[in-house]
Amino acid sequence: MSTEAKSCKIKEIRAIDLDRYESVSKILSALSNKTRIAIIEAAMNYGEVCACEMQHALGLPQTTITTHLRKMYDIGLLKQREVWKYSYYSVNPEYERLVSDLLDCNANVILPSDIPRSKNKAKRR
Amino acid sequence: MSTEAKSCKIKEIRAIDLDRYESVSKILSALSNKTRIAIIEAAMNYGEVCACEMQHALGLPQTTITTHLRKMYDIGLLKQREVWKYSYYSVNPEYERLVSDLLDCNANVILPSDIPRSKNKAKRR
DNA sequence: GAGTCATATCGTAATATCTTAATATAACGT
DNA sequence: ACGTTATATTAAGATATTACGATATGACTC
Repeated sequence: MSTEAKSCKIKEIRAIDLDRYESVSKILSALSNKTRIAIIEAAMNYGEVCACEMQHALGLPQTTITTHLRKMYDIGLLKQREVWKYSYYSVNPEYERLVSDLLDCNANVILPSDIPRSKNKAKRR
Repeated sequence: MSTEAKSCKIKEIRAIDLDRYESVSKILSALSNKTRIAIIEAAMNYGEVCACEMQHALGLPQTTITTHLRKMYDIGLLKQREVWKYSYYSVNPEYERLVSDLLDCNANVILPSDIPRSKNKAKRR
């Protein structure tokens, strides 16, 4: 009937190199875990956190906490300061802004998890 | 020798409820994948993207693209507009700001992947 | 009605991540 | 020297995610 909307703008979008997103995806992976978000928020709020503190605050075994801290340290999200037998971790300055932006939107985020979102074109057989 | 730095501020950090971070972690999970970041960036740049366009731009099979689109749609990150046989996806307005903030930091992010970061206190046996 | 196109769902194999016990280490107090 | 404390590493099972072939649908064209 109409001449418009009969085709998508196929190939108008030029080839995208996925490797461009390697680093962001790594950072976001590190941040896509409840426990790690909790740790990183505490690190932001308190300036730095000690591994043993997070153990108490989160009620998780020591190895679990250390593993998460290590993961964030490995990709450079956290930096480490060792004093006596304690290990203090803080958010690496270069990521402070990103992290704080992310945490800010925590309150705003409302997941439409209850809203049924299945308008299947292809019905199951 | 010194009286300072002999203890961490144990238990000063009060108990943290991990469920608080359920929604953010879901959003971040949806964003922690190269392909999905590529799709969402294209959706931001072009206003909306058609599934078949992303297929061409990314050079990935149709099912792969659809699966990723569906995932982002399911958690509410993308909204869908169906015209004829085409399916256009765009970033849900409520997430536009967050997404654009995240994409902004893509350029800035430099992963210290090459820097050796193993200062193991506990050496392997 | 057969063929095509864009899209969606299912099933599954490969891969990655999470959690945690077992274990190790370094530094301290006794 | 032994016990304790804080932390780190390794290993392994459980669980989740990813990529994608096979397949189905709906709407068009011929």
